[in-house]
Amino acid sequence: MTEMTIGQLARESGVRTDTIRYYETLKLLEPVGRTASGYRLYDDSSAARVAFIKRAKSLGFKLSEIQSLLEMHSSDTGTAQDMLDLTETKIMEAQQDIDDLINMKKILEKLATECPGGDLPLSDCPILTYLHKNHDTEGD
Amino acid sequence: MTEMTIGQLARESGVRTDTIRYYETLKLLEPVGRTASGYRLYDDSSAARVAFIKRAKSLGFKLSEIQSLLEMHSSDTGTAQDMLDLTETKIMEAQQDIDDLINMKKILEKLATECPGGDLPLSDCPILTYLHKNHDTEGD
DNA sequence: CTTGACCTTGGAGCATACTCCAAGATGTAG
DNA sequence: CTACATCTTGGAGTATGCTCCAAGGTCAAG
Repeated sequence: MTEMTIGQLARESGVRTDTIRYYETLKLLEPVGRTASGYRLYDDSSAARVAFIKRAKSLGFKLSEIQSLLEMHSSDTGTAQDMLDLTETKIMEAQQDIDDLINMKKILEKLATECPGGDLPLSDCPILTYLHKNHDTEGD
Repeated sequence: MTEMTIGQLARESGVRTDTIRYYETLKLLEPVGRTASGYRLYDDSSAARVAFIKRAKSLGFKLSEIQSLLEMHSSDTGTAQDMLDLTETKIMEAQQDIDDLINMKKILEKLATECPGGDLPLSDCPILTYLHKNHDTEGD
């Protein structure tokens, strides 16, 4: 059973039919054909393609980037170096995001340890105080 | 000079006038008044409010959450415990995001070390191979 | 032939946080 | 008076990735 309709592909791939059609509008995935009545037809390569997209997404690639990956791959343009460059850019972006989040989390944790909690009024919570502080008013 | 127009507040706060009007639609910030001709008027408390929003945003709070914070603060509903709970939720969310990113980055790094780079064809890059792998086809 | 599951298209809606635009009123400097 | 900057409103557009809907055609079972 190589040929399948969009619903079957969706079930097999763990995505929705809407998502598959959406990917089609982004040129990520084309049906391998159509039935006489116009139903889209897919095959195992389509399922592999959806799996590719899901995996790339889990690595943090955007759909637009995945489109480039797929194009690079199918048209055989680009070298291993190109792929390596893309990957290293992703790594750096991830690191930046991680750093930002860690920073954010540190501040939140510090504030949390300073907050007494309980039934005390909000004014006893340093978090709101922190948010109200004038610490980026220039020339201070 | 306590009173200012939207443009002055924007310059002072480092945001755009559009952003200030947008915050107004979200009930994050109201002008303290209007001129006879309808111009919005703000004062130092407005600037403090924008600063509050910017700081909360930098801690990862969404605008909708900031709206709750501001409401809680102004109506004096809620306790220090409420704020602490919100903060701890944020901390956990941040940690989850960090974990996800670290995971992602690890895989990318592993793939990057295995990619030879250079002028070699894409087929020599394990990254695309990884993306094409069948490792989540069921029953394997 | 009817029912129900599945398919088609095109377009709208959601969540997030803006950003830009048009048309027109207002304010200020010379 | 003439520029020019700034203000007003309402609505559309951007980016991201879907998700849902309506109206209608198709297909298999009984």
